[in-house]
Amino acid sequence: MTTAASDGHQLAGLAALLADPTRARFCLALLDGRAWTAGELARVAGVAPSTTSDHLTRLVRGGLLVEERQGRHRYVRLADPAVAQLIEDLAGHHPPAPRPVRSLRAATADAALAHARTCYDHLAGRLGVRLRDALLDRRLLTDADGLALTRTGCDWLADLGVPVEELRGGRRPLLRDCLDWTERRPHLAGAVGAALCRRFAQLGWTVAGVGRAVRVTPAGVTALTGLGLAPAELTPAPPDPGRGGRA
Amino acid sequence: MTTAASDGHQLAGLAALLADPTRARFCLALLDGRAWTAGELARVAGVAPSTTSDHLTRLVRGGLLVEERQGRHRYVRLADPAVAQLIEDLAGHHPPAPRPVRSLRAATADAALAHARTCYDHLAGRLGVRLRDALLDRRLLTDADGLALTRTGCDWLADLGVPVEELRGGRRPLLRDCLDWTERRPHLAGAVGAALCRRFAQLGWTVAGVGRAVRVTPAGVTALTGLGLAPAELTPAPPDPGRGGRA
DNA sequence: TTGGTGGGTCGATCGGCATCGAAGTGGCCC
DNA sequence: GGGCCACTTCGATGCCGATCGACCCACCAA
Repeated sequence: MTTAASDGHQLAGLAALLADPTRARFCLALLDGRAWTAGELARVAGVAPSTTSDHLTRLVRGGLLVEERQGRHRYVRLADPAVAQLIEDLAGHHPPAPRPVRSLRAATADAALAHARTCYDHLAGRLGVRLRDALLDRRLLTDADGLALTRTGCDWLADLGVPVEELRGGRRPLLRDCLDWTERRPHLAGAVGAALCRRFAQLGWTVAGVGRAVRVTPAGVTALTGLGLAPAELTPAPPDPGRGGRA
Repeated sequence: MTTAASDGHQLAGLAALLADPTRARFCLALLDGRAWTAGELARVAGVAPSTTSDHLTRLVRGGLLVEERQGRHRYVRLADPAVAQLIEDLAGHHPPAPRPVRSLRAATADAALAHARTCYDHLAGRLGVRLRDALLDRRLLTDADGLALTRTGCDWLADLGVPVEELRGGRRPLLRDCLDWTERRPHLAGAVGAALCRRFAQLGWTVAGVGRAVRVTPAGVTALTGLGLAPAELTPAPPDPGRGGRA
């Protein structure tokens, strides 16, 4: 009756890998695109090293992670952008529950992340969303018949030093919308999104902050203001002083 | 240390819904886009009605399914196209294991599904993949800077009786690639993919076969051959006579 | 060689959950 | 109204997996 293709074991097996809170935390941490050691992941997830080892073995066997041994360290990272997209999609599917404010420290960190961060290998947060808006406003992008680069958009990328031609033809889509957790609106992913993120860092427009957070440098403010982003969108908002205040 | 956004419970909770083989089978069955009764799902999954009831309640509470009660029947369907895409992506992520041939009956059914079927609300299988290829060959579509309709593509759709303008501006992307399980290459999804599937059926070019299978009518053969598809691609291949034969 | 550190393996424990049958509820039809 | 049917609720059962501590192994630096 049931065909192999509709047998749910494959799907269930893959989903089961992400169905554990600890493994899910690992994957979300790895969404920053870097390789983490087993010990680092154990600490962020708050579990014993032995537990971590078991989870990582599973995730690697399941193809979600790839590992690289260096001396006594075990580095793991997401297997490829497709896996990152899968996790983004799953994580973005449900609205984040209204989060209780815990401390000034945490609130400051949250504000920095909400402002600008990396999402696997591209820019996210308010910065990422506004960047996409600006590119559309300037007609460097169009989403009339699906997201696409315009002629002037290609020229702009070339001027910036992004080799657009090399990005074409890969298995990865050139442009992709990725739903932003904090903004609830799309930011720019895909090969171009990743290339822009790299290039901004190379040009010294952005620098890495704490964790996945990203800060815009003075040079970046100048450049991005020229693109049409408001200066106020380029610095983190002060931390929310608390819930009970005025609505 | 960890922020609310990086707490894995949301992600894990969603994944857990799909991490059970029975629930996964339900979701794969529901990928045909129709509403199924609880009893039908119980039969395809091979579990007791009481078990089914529990699973469905969970899936509805989790937002993956929506239900509609009609008399003594409980109809469920996928909540929206975003859920369908999520399940497609998860299911398509892993290569289907080489499947053992079970019987002539099953092999025939498999061949029919491999030939042409619906995938949620658009065409899949060899037919779906070749259709996308043909549209690209004819320059009705382009994927130079992301998948997009060309001017002639818009005209062709209008001639066909597909109201392209009404499809724009929805929350659903106009065009989207969806990895085909059997062909391992993309077929056409998104609003246009769904509209084409509906329109083909309205025009009498396709009719529903067993389950999710789709058959191309003589009128459909004429029309699609005109688009550049080979006649041999429009009929199911004979069932694979077995494994051990010549490679 | 010796100690320290990062990591893996093993066994035990424990909670959660998928499953079923039996009994109950409510709609539908004759 | 009587009977059937689709579905739900409720325990009981059994299994799988997440976790930890204890121990072991590999690597690195004095």
